[in-house]
Amino acid sequence: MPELPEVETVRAGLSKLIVGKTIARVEHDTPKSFPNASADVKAFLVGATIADVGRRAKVLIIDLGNAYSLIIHLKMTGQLVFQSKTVHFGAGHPSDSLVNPLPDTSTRVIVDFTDGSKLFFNDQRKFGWVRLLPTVEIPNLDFFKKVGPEPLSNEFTWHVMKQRLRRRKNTSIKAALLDQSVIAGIGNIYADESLWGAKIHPSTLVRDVSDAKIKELYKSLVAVLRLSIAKGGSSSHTYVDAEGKKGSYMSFANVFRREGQACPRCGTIIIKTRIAGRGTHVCPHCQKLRQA
DNA sequence: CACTTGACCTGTCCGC
DNA sequence: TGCGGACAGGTCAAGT
Repeated sequence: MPELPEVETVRAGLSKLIVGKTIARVEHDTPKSFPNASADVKAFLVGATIADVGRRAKVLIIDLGNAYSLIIHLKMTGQLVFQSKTVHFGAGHPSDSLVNPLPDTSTRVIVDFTDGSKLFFNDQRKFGWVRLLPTVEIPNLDFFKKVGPEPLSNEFTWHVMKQRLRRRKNTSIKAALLDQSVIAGIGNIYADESLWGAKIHPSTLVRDVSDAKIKELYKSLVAVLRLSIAKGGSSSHTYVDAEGKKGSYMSFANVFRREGQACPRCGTIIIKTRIAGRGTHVCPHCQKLRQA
């Protein structure tokens, strides 16, 4: 699913598309996708005007301007797609391929706005969710209490990254990067990409990664996240932005899903293995297990 | 406590 | 073409 760059791309898109719109109606299918969507809760939604669309880690926060917020986690296959009232093209229209008809079988929640536009929360695997909460309670959620710093914030220096990573000792650097309580927003793609950039093998124990290597990893991570946001994130078949469009970062990826291809740096064939319970992509020449 | 593994779901792809 | 199993960009609970 979407990691920080993808969620940030969705946030930026939604911010332009739905801020100022007023909710007319909310529907949902499975309770799992909207666990606290009682009639009472929905009453806080109808009539609310979207004030802001924010993000923390991989979580979207839609501020309803009435002291309540919708918080949304896309998990692996979630999408938030906005459609204006006038989207319907005839058969064979050149834009047809960009606009999938919604709702479809993966649609879990539909928000209707008073101007006829709609926001669809789609999620094939039903891991994702939408919840309504008083805005002041958001920081009290367990996840937000534990989550680490935003890697693109000014406060996130390489010293901060070093301190956070050093909290974990006997685990692999990849597992530490994926741990949201260490640093927020990193997932499988950007863990692999940033480790390749810093020439660190993902299995290396954190205690065996030198400070100098952590500094390289910091630079690599920040660069990769910024590049991906600039490209609209990466896309699998399930990821799209708020307008239903795919991102282009994957064509800039160096190792992720490039097993069997040549490493862009040294030409060695990239391999795929399993580390920290996740599919992991490595250049066996650039990323040696025992390094200073 | 630190760390790893399995479960949550559905769809797709790959080998027999 | 059908079927079984592994796997998919995340996170928790339960296990060692």
